[in-house]
Amino acid sequence: MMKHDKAIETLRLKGHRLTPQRLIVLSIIASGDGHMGVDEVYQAAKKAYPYMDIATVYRTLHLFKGLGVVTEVAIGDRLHFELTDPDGHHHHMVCRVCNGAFNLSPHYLAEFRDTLNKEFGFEPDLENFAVSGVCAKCQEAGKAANNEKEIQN
Amino acid sequence: MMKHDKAIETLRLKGHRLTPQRLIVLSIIASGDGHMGVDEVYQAAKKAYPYMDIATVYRTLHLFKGLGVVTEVAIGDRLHFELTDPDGHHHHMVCRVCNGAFNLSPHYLAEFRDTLNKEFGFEPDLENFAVSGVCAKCQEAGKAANNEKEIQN
DNA sequence: TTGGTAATCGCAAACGATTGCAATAACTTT
DNA sequence: AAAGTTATTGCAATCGTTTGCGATTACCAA
Repeated sequence: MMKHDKAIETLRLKGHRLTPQRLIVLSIIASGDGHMGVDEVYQAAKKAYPYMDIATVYRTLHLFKGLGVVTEVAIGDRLHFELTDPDGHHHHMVCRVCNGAFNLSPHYLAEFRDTLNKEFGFEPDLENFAVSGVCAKCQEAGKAANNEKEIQN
Repeated sequence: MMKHDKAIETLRLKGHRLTPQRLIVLSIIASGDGHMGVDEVYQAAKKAYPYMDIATVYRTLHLFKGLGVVTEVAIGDRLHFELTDPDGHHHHMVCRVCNGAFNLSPHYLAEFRDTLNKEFGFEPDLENFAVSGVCAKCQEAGKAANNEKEIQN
């Protein structure tokens, strides 16, 4: 059984049509490993189906997102998508310097969610959660660059 | 002393020019209370200075952001800006239903930052931090709407 | 005060993303 | 199997935001 069969079933159950465009986008996301940029999906889809339009890719990805089939991750102001992790959600830390994305276990966010719930009655969207920041490696590189600067001055 | 005098001083010290456009944008942000949408700033600025261009508004706001003078908040996929809170940063909870933005004290994020630092060496950008979610009021309204639906069915 | 020069501007084009609309095609019903 | 219905598509226009570029202007030095 292909890993996206249940996604197709979800589409049918909710009364959405099984168009070739949707099946292609789904198979591309499913075959790619990890999150993919929209244009990455679009280029691959156009190879399989030359009439494919970028608007259709966006609409399809948003539909899938609404159905919980894919998860949206914002990486460096661009949207990326991946198959929703069936073994529980994971989140992302995205490095603002190198745009690298690292998984973050939901465990680290559970406490935060509880606090917001209790204190403010606010229910945060932590399914599609990405924290921007600077990863360990780029922090090192940054320090090195600063040292060079100081030497030059 | 106007509350943005120190911002002007910051500009001069860092070697940036004091153009009328920058002073206007600054005074608009300073006189508005709370975060403002970019177009809101642009419209107000154009009244005071008809040649004002939207690109200049964006460039100015980004410059101010880099200097720590203003803080950027993403509200419902649009950028908003506010004077940086001198009494310590605050963060935002943004309701995905009503687009309302609520302040969030840094206290609630400190623990989260510490954990990410210790576990992964990742330094998150929590200055410009906004959590998307659903506020208490909209959760209530949502429940009411669902009940109506059930009655109709 | 005047000129030199580099930062900044306004304009226009481009970016990634979204939307309106008429044409198409997936599904339902017969 | 054929026709009807309605979701979905491709296209083009538009959105909010960013960027390249030649013209302008704030600032510094003479």
